[in-house]
Amino acid sequence: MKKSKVETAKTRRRIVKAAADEIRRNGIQATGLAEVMAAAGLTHGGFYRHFDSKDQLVSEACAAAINSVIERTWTALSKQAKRKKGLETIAETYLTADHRDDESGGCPFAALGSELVRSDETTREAATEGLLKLADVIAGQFAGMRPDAARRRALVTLSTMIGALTLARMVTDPELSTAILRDSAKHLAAAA
Amino acid sequence: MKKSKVETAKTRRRIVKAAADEIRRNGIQATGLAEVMAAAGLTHGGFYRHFDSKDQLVSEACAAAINSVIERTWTALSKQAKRKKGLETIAETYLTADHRDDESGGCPFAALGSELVRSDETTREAATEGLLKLADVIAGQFAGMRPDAARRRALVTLSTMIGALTLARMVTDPELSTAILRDSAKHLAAAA
DNA sequence: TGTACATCAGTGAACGCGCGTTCACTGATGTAC
DNA sequence: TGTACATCAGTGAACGCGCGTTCACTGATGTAC
Repeated sequence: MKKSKVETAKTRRRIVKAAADEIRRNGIQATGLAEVMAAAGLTHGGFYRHFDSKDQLVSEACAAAINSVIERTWTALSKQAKRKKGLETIAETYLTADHRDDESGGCPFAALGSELVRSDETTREAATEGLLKLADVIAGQFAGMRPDAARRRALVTLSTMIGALTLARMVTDPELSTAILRDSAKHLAAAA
Repeated sequence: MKKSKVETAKTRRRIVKAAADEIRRNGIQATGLAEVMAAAGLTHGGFYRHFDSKDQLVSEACAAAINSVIERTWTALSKQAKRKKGLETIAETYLTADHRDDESGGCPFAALGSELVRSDETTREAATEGLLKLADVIAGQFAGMRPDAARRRALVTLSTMIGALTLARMVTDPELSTAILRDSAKHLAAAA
């Protein structure tokens, strides 16, 4: 059953992708390795041919999820209407019902926030690095600000977006949920 | 070993308080009932004399934790310097290193955010109710705004505070962590 | 280029372990008379 | 008020179950000659 190196690398990426989806859907602790492997079309026994531990997989999955959020942010910016400001586009893309209801594909900081706080050092480092990369993308939209001021402002903006998306998902009242998204997006757009 | 009604009620409250502390420290899933009962000075076998399930305890512990955050907010407001605005006091009290480093006593929305999203209906309802109560306290500080506008604004403010505290705890770089707290507090105070 | 052998990705069963929950038991409290 | 009995808070052992991890095995691939 040995596979070629290319095939093995593909399988590994498939596992990381499946893990990124499953942990965003169910949370880190509630996601089992057997579940991830099944989602990747494998049985759980082969897991340790690719990773040393669940923690290692989680840190890679987390990094992958952040990268895909960053890519999606770039895509949204590249498609934006001429009149719009970048920050408006970002906030309105992030704070949508679609993003809120995307259980497996959205922002991992919102999906996993309080679990990441208690994750191991490697995962938290991956999260920190990813957060700064995402902050830099947003900082680039604060034209005319000094770079360090723009980054600080971007981190505050990210706090609002991540907090709002988390609360919008937590709340049981659908109207309250959409209100949190809408009002936060408006607030961020107005401040731009 | 039967206890008096008063004693039983005291014990029950002690378990809820212990649970509120433990789940904020370790997260909901990672907190075991045996651990909670031990923290309350009991053995785990007696748990089901007081609660139907872990879920029931979690929802009560969550509600209790939110109430204590609301009380602490009132206390901070009552002690504030005359010159300060209420929102400034709230933001600066919430976004401190002390609150960030308080593993068992702080805001449950920040400590449990992404786990609350996946909690059962009863817990999410308790969280929703608590969020609105907390929002009303903050809304009261937006003097001269129409009540519904103040509440909307309060929810955006809460999003920023909860998001910032979560990120400050997640990040591995201590300077970045304090920067997130400081800049978010400044931003909220300036907007007041 | 062909062949013999080592490698190792993937399978499926098994392992400990900790968890939520249950249960028989104890003995102090509440209640009926 | 006193007494006999039912109640039930709390204990400690046990239960199933699912999890992360390990392992013997298979057989296709890579490599040495």
